[in-house]
Amino acid sequence: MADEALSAGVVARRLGIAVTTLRTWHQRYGLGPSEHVPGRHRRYTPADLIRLETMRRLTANGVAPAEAARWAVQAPDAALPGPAPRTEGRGARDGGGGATIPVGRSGPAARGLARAAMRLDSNAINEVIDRAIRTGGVVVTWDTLLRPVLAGLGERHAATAALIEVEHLVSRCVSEAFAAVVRAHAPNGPPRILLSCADEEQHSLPLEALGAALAEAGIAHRLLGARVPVRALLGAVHRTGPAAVVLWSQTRSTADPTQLTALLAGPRRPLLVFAAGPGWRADSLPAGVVRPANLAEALSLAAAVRDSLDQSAAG
Amino acid sequence: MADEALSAGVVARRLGIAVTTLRTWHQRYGLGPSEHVPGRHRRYTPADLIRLETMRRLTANGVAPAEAARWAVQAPDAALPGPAPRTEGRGARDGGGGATIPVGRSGPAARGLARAAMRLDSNAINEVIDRAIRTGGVVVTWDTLLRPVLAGLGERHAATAALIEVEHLVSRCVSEAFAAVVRAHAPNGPPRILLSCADEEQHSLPLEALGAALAEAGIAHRLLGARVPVRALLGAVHRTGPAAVVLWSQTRSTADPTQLTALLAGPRRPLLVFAAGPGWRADSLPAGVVRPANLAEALSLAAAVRDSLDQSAAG
DNA sequence: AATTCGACGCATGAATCGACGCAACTCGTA
DNA sequence: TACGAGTTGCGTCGATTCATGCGTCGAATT
Repeated sequence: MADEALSAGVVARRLGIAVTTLRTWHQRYGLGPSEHVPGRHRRYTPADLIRLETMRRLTANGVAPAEAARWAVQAPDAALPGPAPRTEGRGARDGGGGATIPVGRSGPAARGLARAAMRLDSNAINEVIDRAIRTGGVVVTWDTLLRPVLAGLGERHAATAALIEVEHLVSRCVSEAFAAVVRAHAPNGPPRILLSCADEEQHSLPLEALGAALAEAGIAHRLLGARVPVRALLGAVHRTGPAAVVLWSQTRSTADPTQLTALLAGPRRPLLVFAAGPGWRADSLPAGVVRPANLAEALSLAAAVRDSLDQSAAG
Repeated sequence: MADEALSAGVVARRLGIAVTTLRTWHQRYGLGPSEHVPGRHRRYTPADLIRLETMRRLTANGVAPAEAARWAVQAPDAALPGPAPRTEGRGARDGGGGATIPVGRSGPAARGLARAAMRLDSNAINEVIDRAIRTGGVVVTWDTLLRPVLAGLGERHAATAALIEVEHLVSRCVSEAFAAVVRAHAPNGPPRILLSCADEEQHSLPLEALGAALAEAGIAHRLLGARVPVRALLGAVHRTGPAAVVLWSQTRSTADPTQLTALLAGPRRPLLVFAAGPGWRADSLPAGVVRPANLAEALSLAAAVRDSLDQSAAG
């Protein structure tokens, strides 16, 4: 019983791919059981499994399947290539197939992330995200990796009414990755920036990205969750007295300018109010509200707030 | 002491299978009398009988014989999908009830956590939670610290329609803490346990607690998020073929037994299906569903699943 | 004398095989 | 911007291979 003879189905399930894909990999790339008589069932040895795991890991990191297979065949235990798989000018075609997530030309990492997500492989997802954040930082990772994948996922999900579980899993992984960033970077000083979703707004990931970026920049913040009613927001502002408030609205339906007005009119009025997110309409914003265009801009604006506070606090 | 040595024929008749099948099970799966000299007659002890009964029950429920045998050999007395799930001692717990559970006498840590939550001080919240998990483990922390606080918070929030932001913040912190636990403990082996919320169910924190506890015990798992439609759940099961599925339902309205039935009837039927959470009603569960009473029980059951199936080579 | 043993073989249903094709994605080119 | 070419994962179909429960047979056990 020590000689495990794993069947195709078992292996496929373990890798999170379809049985047919296993067969395809075998006949297209030669990536199959070391001993296999045509017509007979395939029996995967542990060594074969390792090879397949390598294949999985490489594709999860954005390597084109054909290349990954070539690699896996001759160097089963190979680690990942260089620090950042910068693919530029390479002619290696890499398309997607089957039920995938469209990521466009967002780089190999996005493709790998999409692939790992389709397999519900949270470990691979975490690995990709962590690596990206470690090498490129939060802002770049958000703009070039996470947002494209999440957008593609949402689009596909809206169209197909499927992949909901994939979307949730990825969201959770992203959220966790950002949380890890916040935890890793020690928060110095009291949080003077409050991040909050608009009322009824349930997408909090962009705010979490901003939070992680702030933490990365050494700026402490406070992040309320999704669906924050106006009353709760005002209460939080009143009790914590933040210098700046960022209010996120993903869709137009949650972008009620009244919330912003209430913020500006309430007691302990924050120095600065940001209306972030694509939901807000520029022409309907009350005066005194800043509308950052993207994550980087929001980050720099927030940093400016922090700096100005430091100066004023010097007295 | 009444160590009845049952003969093969008697055992076969009692189990309702052929004598030859008994012999086959012995030589094919090693599922036979603990002591047996080749050529001599087999004598089955009560312990052996229990093992065989397990085997029969599992196969009767559609589990593949080879896997069932593996389970029966090393986890003979584990709780199993029985025809009449009469395991129920009345609601000794249930977090979604109506009992008044303010933080009350849940220990000083709970009080401190509640205070930090009121201040929206995520750093302090994290600190308290992390310390608790580090000293007492996930299960204890959940039962004695987090659940009381969350329950009290939810109750007050339901009554006052306020403190929503506090609840969200605490939830996020708890979620992050669990995620950190999962990340810290390296996942060994492929995840064979799938955790998922029932359709429409939006409380995923208890499942995350289970996931963290599993990770703490070195058991890999896969956690889908909240609000998983039945179709998505079935798709995930089909694609990943988990050994066990835990379906969480917090309130009665989300506890549709149809979901469980679909799980058991679908292709790639999981070996074990758990109906977890206070939403489920014991008398409405389909046969073959296990209903763990609390986090600790769910953990031990899941651990049993892992043990019975884990003999794979480490990657 | 009644069972049981070990070995062999058979019938059947599940799993897999090989081949084919589809759909979706990316990229180069017009 | 649109369109064709190349990739790739996976669903489907008829045939085949495997796994599994059990019957049969001569010899041994109880």
